[in-house]
Parts: sequence; structure tokens; C-alpha cells
Amino acid sequence: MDKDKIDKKDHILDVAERVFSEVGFDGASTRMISGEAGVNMAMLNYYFGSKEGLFLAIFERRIATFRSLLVDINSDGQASPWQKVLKYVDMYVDRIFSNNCFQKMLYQELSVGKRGELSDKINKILLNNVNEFVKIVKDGINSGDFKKDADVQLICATIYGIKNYIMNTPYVSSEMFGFDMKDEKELEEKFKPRLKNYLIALLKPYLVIEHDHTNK
Amino acid sequence: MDKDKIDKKDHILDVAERVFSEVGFDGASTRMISGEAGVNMAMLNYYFGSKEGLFLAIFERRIATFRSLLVDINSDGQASPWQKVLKYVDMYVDRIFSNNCFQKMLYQELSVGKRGELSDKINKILLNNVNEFVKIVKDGINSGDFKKDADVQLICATIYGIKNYIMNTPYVSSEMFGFDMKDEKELEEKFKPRLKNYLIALLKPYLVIEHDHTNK
DNA sequence: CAAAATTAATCAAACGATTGATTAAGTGGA
DNA sequence: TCCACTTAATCAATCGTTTGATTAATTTTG
Repeated sequence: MDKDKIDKKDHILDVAERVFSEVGFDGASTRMISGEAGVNMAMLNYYFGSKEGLFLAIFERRIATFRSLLVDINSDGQASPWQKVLKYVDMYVDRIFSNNCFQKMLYQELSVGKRGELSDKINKILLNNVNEFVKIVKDGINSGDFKKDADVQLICATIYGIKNYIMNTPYVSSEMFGFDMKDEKELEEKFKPRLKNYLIALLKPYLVIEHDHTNK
Repeated sequence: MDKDKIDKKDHILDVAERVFSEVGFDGASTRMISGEAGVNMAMLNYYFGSKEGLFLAIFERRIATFRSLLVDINSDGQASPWQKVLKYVDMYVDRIFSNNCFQKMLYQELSVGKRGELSDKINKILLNNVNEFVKIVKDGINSGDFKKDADVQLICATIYGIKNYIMNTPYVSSEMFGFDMKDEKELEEKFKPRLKNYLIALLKPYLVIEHDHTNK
């Protein structure tokens, strides 16, 4: 049946995504991937043309989701700049940790950047997302809500950097935070809220101009 | 002469460090490294035993430097907690960008973590450095200088994360910050001070309890 | 409907190329 | 001569990929 075919391709993509994220592109052999996926080696080439084709297919499957991520936040005319930042942080943290393997893969690819065309594509998409957030902050500066000497770019690097650091140094992070980073439940229930609270508490005093209502 | 031998070994280590940082451990072949270093392939095995031995040798050369990095800051009884943080940030930013290739290599190794013994070693050293900074912040909290609900661990992740993000996504960062990240001069003269200022401006309102002298 | 023809999916086996590593022969200075 | 160094040649192993054969599913034909 057609559904089975799609499921099998998807299964291969799932496994390959995990394996690539664990040992990198060069570290993962086609035998390893096909073995863990429980399919014949030749199926990888049959479905995806090549190892690199498989790699690209993983990205193409995820990139569709990527696009629609942040579009709507900025178009919300009602929300204040700070409310937009809150919304962005909330969405970002939620999204990120559900695509754990892929995020790691993506970051490794950016770090190495061997596959020229794909790297360009990813870089462009990521820059789009960055700029979406940059726009929020800049609007806030122009409207007088945010401090005008705020370093917009480094704020971005902060949000993305913390995420990458935690996800790409599992052992150090697990020791540091005192619980297993691979435990999905703890990650969801304990760490996500903690990270959200932190980011907000960190950014607010740096970014927002407090209008002193108490006037003491 | 003996000096020549050491120089040649060091030269190989330099080249290998760069190549590893650019394409990863699996992506780098011994032929590639020996070729770029201008030595015969067998020399790598003659000097370092194996490819992994070469990899380890790179770390061993750097790790000595690593150890003595932050030891003295915390023993300065005179300095206030916030002054210690300032000193730490200053030292950290300065150090980090001078070992560009190695930092990237180290981070990739942590992300993959295939070489068990080495990974353990690195993780321990890194955790030591983390704890050194954690201690500074915790002391500040206990002494009443810092806010008691500050998330010490995530502060660490912030500092290390920003650095890693910038160094490991050269293209995105270069676009984002509007200049070439590989240009050492610009990095030194423009980016380092910018990053220091940002980190201080970011951490201060989050961390430090302001004693309102104006009393308005 | 049933037989034939076509297509898609899957497999074990093998391909040439490249990998990290080793060998044996040679080099030149002490 | 001895010893540390250097080289080209070569090794088995593994790499990604291709092959030809086989089976299962689908479509076409009579």
C-alpha cells in the first residue's frame, strides 16, 4: 500500500536523523543507518539516491515546519514589543526541544558547512528567523519600549546560544543542571519552564525601560 | 636537531587542529592532514601512533593551558563578587577567541563524544571551570551582593553558549554581525569589546542588587 | 475474469575507491 | 656502524554505490 511506503521512508528518515545527530555525517555509515532502520542497504540509494540525498531529505522534511514558525508573531498588531518577545521565547523553547535530534544535526551542519548548497539554504532560513526576532526588538527600540543601546544581535546569539550549548553538551549540561538531559519528561516538566523563566528574567531588565508607576 | 623535531611535531599538530576543526574527526583523512602539513603520511603514525593518537595529542597540548585558566580569580579576597564576575568575563572572552580552532574542535568532540576516555577528561575539566564560576556567583548570592533567585547554572550556559554559537556558526554570525568572523583584527578590535560590554550589561541588572544611593 | 505484461520494492553480492595503518628500503648525521 | 628519521609501496578493512535477480503488486490485454 502507498501508506506503507511513506511510513517506511519516514522511518528511515527518523532513524537516519538520530544516527546523524549522534555521530555526525561522516561518522554515520550507510550500513549503520540501514542496519538500525532494519532495511536493506540498497534501499537508501533507491529512495534517496545517495547518502547526501538522504541527509538532504531529512532537512527538507523539517524545513517545511521551520518556515511557518515565526511568521505570525510579528503581525500581531495588538501585542506590545515585550509581549512579542515573551511569545517568541515561549514558542522557541517549546519548539526546540521537541526536535532534539534534528536541532543537533542542523547545528553540526552549520559548524562544518561542507555541503555548500544545503548550507546556504539553511543559513538563509536561519537568518530569516533571526531577522524576524531582530525586527521585534528593533521595533521595540523605535517605539521607546526598549532601551536604545540594546545589542540586538547579541540578544539573538544569547537565545540561540544557550539552546545549542545545552543540547550539544549533554554530559556537561546533565552534570551542571543535576538531571538527565535525555529524560524527555524532566526536560518537559522541569527544564523548559526553568529556561523560559530565566530568559525572560534575563532579558527584561536588559531590554525593557521600566516606567516607574510607584513614583517613590 | 632536536628542536626541529619538536617544531615539526608542533607544525603537524597546528595543521591537524585546523583541519579537524574545519571538517571534524571523521571528515578529516590522514592523507588530507599530512598533505596540508607537507609531510609523509606515515609520519603521523610514526609520531602519534594513530589518527586518534594525533587527535589526543592536540588536546594534550592545549589542556595544560586549560588548567591554569581561572584558578586565581576566586582566591582574590579583596575583590567583590561583581568584580570577580567582571574579571572572569574579561579573561574568558580574551582567551576564547585566541584558540579558535581548538575551541571548535573541543566543542565538536563534546557534541559527538565517541572517544570515551578523552570525552570524560574534557568533561571533567570543563565542569571544573564551570564550577569555578558557579562558586563566584554563589558566593555573591550568599554575601547578599547578588539576587538570591538568580539561576546560576543558566548564567554559565549563557556565557559559554554565546561564545560557542558565534564561533561555530561562522556564516550566520558573520551575516548577523555584519563583518567577517574570521578576520582576526576585526574580531579583536571590534567584537571582543562589544561582547564584553554586552555580557556585563546583560548580567549586571539580572544579578546585582542595586543599593540605591540616590534615594530619590 | 484470467492470463500476460509492466512496474515497484527488496535483496544478497560485488564493485571500485578510499580509509587508517604497516612495511621494508633508504637517508644522512654522530 | 648505528640510530632516528623519512619515504614510497602496500596492506586489509571499510566506505558509498551499483548490480542483477527475485518477489510482490498493479495494469493491460484478450
